[in-house]
Amino acid sequence: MESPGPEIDDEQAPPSMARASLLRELPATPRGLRTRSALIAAARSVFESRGYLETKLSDITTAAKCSAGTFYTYFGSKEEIFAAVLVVAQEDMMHPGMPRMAEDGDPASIIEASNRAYFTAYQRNAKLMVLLEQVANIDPEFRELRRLRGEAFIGRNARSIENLQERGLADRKLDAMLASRALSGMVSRLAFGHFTTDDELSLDDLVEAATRLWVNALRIPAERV
Amino acid sequence: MESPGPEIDDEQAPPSMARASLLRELPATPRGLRTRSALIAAARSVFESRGYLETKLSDITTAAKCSAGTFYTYFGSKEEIFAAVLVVAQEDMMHPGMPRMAEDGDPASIIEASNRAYFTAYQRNAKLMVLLEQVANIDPEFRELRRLRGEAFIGRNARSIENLQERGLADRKLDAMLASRALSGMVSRLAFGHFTTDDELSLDDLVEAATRLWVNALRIPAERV
Amino acid sequence: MESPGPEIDDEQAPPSMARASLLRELPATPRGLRTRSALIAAARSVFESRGYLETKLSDITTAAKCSAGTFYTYFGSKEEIFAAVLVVAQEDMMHPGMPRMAEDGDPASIIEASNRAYFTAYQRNAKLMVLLEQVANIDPEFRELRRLRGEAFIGRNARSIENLQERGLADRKLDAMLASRALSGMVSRLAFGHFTTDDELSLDDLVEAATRLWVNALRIPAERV
Amino acid sequence: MESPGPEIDDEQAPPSMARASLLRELPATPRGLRTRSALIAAARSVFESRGYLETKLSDITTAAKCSAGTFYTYFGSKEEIFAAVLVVAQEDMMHPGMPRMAEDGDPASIIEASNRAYFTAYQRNAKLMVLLEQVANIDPEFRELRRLRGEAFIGRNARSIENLQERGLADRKLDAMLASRALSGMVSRLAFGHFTTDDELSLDDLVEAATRLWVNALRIPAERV
DNA sequence: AATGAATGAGGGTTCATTCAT
DNA sequence: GATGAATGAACCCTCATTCAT
Repeated sequence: MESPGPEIDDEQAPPSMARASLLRELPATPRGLRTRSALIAAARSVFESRGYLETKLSDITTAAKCSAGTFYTYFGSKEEIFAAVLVVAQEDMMHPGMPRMAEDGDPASIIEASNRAYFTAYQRNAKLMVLLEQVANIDPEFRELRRLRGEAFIGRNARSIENLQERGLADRKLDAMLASRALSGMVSRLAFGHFTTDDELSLDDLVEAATRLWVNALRIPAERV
Repeated sequence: MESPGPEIDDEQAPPSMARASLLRELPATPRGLRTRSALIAAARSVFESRGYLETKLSDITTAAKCSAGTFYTYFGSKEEIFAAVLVVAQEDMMHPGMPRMAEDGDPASIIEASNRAYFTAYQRNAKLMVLLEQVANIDPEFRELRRLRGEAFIGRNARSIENLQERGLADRKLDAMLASRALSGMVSRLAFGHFTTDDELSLDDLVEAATRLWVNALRIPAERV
Repeated sequence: MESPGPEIDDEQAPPSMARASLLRELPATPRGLRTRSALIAAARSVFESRGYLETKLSDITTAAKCSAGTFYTYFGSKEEIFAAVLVVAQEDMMHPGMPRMAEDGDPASIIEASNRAYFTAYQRNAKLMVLLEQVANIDPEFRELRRLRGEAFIGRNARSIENLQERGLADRKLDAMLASRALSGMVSRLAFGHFTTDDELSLDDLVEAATRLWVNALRIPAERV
Repeated sequence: MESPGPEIDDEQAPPSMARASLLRELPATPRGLRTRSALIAAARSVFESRGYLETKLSDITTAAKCSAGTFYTYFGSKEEIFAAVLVVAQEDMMHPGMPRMAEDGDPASIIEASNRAYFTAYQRNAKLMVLLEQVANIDPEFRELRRLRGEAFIGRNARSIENLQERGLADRKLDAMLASRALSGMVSRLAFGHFTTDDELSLDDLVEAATRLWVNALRIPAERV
């Protein structure tokens, strides 16, 4: 459950996220790379279906069709392979393939596009997000990871809000950072709830509501036609 | 991380929350009652300091100064005693000692008072909330519990929003339920973040920002003097 | 292979030897004490027949007819139970049941009696001594233990040599401590060798030779008749 | 901890010592020879710093900068390479570069020179001796090796003692073999203790003490001037 | 000759749960 | 009611050894 909002994209995030798993260097041979990948794919699949805690290393090696020992050739623990799963997933998470919005466009449209991108990316990785939520509440290292991811989003959204405030397009009584924290959290939470429960709402409805609340909250004036 | 917002108080919640632990009836003797209480108090303390997963039953019995066998006289498992801990804590959680607001007061003031009450109650039970968050992401039974608690808040806030809409005091383009879900989540998230990290903000700042965003988001008109 | 020699008996040794295993307190119930004793007895037996390294914890629990878990109720590791085995054995090791020699007897007779007592005690615990030798060369904690035991013997023998020197009954050109170290080592080594290999010598021959060498080495004058 | 004493040098030892590792013939190519040597050097270094048991084959191959598979081209096991390490080291151990003593010299001088040579050789290989001690207490094959080395020393010293007895220069009441066993053990033990602990004694002191005790023990008469 | 990935038997360890006292 | 010893399934992890490349 990281913090979302307008202007999702982040070239700086990967390093911070990758940290945890870059400890081991990649295997030297193609064969090794294949095995490693198989393990990561198997791990993701097992994690997603069983949950993090319920997953035994033997579940992963069985799914990857390799022995227990092989696991330790590439990873030192369940945490380590989970970090690797996240690293592999993160590119997609952070670069949701959204066409970059014109910066000078109508603020409400930008916000809407950002929210849509966020929800869409979330959807593609919903199970993983739930997992991250689980693990972040268990393991301090991943708690920090979640925090950093959130801060990245919040920071960017805060700058965007500040920008609107400077242009007289947003409520100047709001503290940009705090507002960003609140609204980013709102959207992130909406997404988590939506993909976590059997929600009958459409994505469009969600995006629309989130956007309207966001726009209202900042007191962004309606587009003058 | 349940959903908060205006009008916090709930007479219906206890039954649903209690379910899990009402399986066993209370001990007949005073001595038994004392032991049971000691176990619950010990459990809360240990859970809060070690976390749910790290807590071994032996940690609890040690802290409660009783034997392993005695634990099973009163509880069947870690989940069961955790539920009991929540039951004991919930009265305070749900009745944050807030003087009931005049229903006909200024909407912004009501919202502010509600938010303040929410943050205050959260503060008193912050560690437990973090625990619940942890456990809810692990155990489906507690996930359901969290959901129910959230729904209670969200439902009440939704009714409040609807009421404002009917009176022409809130943006009618918003779906009341969805808006409540979003804004309640926003506040709940803010609280979780605040008490979870080393936040330098004052509670007053938090309450003010949350209130302003909530009021703005609903497009509640400024008080006419 | 500790250092031996005349005047074997030691009221101070147990504390130092016990250290390693007094970490855990003894079980509260008779049943617990019985189980603990059974484990120690089983451990000694298995250690002696399989050797320290080859002994698996499961060998011990099997021999003691208890489960793996029970082992950990009393001991935290193989080292810990080995220390306990030594503690149980040490009383016999240190108090070889030797009738205390008249201090004013003929020096050569005292030395002979001491040596005989040493060899006899060694014989009763030969397998354990071999084990200690094995473990001391593996684990620094037991290396230290062996050293301390040796120092106790050497110290006492050194005092005895000094006493003889002062009475003009031993070569004054010898450094008492160094001589004690050498001669105690000589006897200890002889014992180790004797009980370790298939030695055809009789104990009497050993005692006689050790004594003669010891007496000669110190230049103790022959008894005047 | 082999048995030492006067008259150290031994043309017969190598065959017996080498046995264990002569199983494999040397590699045919120069490259192979180099790799093999690198492995042996690496093994000695790792054994000495980590100890025998703690040394993993991978430690050795890493230190030798070769792969796990390569190890098996030259050695079949840890024991085998340890034997090879000993073979490489033994020449120095057995031929301590001592100028051969005149056989007809003063007995005490010969003994002193021998002891000095022994301690000096021990010093150069102290770590290896400690290792051998460790391994001999673990592995029967190396126990036998240690015994054979010891017997060689003891045998020679026994012959020397016999010779002195025949010439009326040593106590005839002593069994030459037993006395040699005892005194050789004494010196070996002294050396082990000295290089194993932080001993403040000088080598000279050690040599002098050992010699004086040895001479006294045999009742070798003082040099007539 | 060298590589390094893959193997898997085998051991240690934990801890919720039971039950005789 | 209380005790605490006993249980044993379940899982993690290591590392010597093999083998295809």
